[in-house]
Amino acid sequence: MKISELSRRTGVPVASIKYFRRQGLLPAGRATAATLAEYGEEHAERLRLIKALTTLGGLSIAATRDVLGAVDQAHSSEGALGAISYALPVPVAAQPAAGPEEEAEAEASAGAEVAELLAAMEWQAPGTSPHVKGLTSALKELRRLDARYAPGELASYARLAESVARLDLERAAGLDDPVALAERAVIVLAICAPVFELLRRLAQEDQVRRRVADGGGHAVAAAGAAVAGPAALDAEPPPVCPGLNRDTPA
Amino acid sequence: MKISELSRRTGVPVASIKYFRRQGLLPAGRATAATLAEYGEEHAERLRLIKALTTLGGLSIAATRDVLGAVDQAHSSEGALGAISYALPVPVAAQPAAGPEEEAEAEASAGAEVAELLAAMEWQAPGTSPHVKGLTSALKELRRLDARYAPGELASYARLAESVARLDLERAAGLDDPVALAERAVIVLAICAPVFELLRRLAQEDQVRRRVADGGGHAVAAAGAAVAGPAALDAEPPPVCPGLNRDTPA
DNA sequence: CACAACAAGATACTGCCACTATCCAGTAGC
DNA sequence: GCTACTGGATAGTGGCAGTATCTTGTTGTG
Repeated sequence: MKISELSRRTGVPVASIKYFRRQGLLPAGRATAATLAEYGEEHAERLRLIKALTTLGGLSIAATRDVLGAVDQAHSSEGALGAISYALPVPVAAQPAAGPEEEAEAEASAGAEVAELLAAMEWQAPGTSPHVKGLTSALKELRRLDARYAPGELASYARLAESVARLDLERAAGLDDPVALAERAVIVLAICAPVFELLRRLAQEDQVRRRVADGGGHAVAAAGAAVAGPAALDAEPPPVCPGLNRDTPA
Repeated sequence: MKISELSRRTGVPVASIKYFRRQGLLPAGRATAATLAEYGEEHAERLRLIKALTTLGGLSIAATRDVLGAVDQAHSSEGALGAISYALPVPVAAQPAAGPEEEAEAEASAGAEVAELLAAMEWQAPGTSPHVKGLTSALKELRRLDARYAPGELASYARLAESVARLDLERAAGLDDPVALAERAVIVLAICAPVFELLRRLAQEDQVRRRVADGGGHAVAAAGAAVAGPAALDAEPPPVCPGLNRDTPA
């Protein structure tokens, strides 16, 4: 098919398709002449994946390129899941430290906390893993915010995460074609993570609602009350920090 | 303290502090003269929270403003948790539909799937909840990608999400001051979500590693091999889509 | 009291990113 | 031959998150 039809079938503008091609996200069509190329179903498929990664997964073009590159490795090399997992961006960035010496101290103790967790869970992961690094800096930041996990809390979360991961792996099982597996893995990793986050929020919402219904008095119940009553919807409009003007006046 | 000291103590440039103030994220200091204002510890605290939300939580300035606005509601109104939860951005965007009629069909069946899940879990949530809407559009998108959840799979995830939410709520318990509770809630919701995601990835990494160690042959094991061997680190450099030139040549 | 150093606020500018529009040949098909 | 359309290159747009500059006013030290 020609680019205009590819555009029509996927809903992606022609200019964007060209852009993705330039960025290395989409292979070029099979050229039939100097100014004509033929696109196939695999291009439409790829475009859907690109849109899913960027909009649902929230990935940047560069991250999407890395992830798709890892998917393409599955064609040739034997390993892809690991590369994909490593290519997906970790939602934690390092912070500039306030002071150098307390920074080193925080780094060390957060690192120890992570190592302890890995040992307790019997998880094997190299210290070079971006997930280990990300977890370390996240714990460091929580420490700075004075909201660190209580002893054992992190392990409780880790046990649940392990169950989730088991489900994830089961979803990927049964696929023998490495390419299909790689694409499935991308979807599971990049898109189902937001889904789980939504489930978590829904569950929170439900539980807050229940505590409110049980009767007030408790701080959590009181603080969550807005979600239960009709105020929940009214609460949206005026979220502006009081007493402050803004660049963009409504 | 003056703005320069606030900057020094938090590591945030003066210009950025002014910018946050303009954007309504940070209250103005107490003015002592026409060109002089006094900042307090609460400003430093707020700046830390802002940086945590934007960098770790990945929130935009606008989203941060909404969330902080919800936090500030906790001072006056009784309800905050719900407003905060609703103010946090949902990591799912609606997609432009390919065709109008199949779009409506997908919307309806995804909506039914969500309703069914809510009923099965006995979760109470209004159809207007952004989480319900987000979940619906995420399922719709998965359907488009031909990667929908198998029957019961989503419920399995939901049960785990419920356990996670229970832990979340426990973490918030014990705080009676509504302001402290609101700030804790923001941290739990916005920052601990990435932490859980990291734990999940770590658990996946570990399990893939184990399956590889068990012996190859299985597709998941083979596809994950890269993560176990020394190739895991070598696999990072060449993630470029093959045969493609890019705007930004290395 | 003069004067350097700094503060506050307003405004303008910068760099990055994800597109989007324009332009230029070169077919395709009537 | 003529028009509609194509692929490719290049330049432009709009939003976002800061950053820099400018003006005016204040402090506090010699």
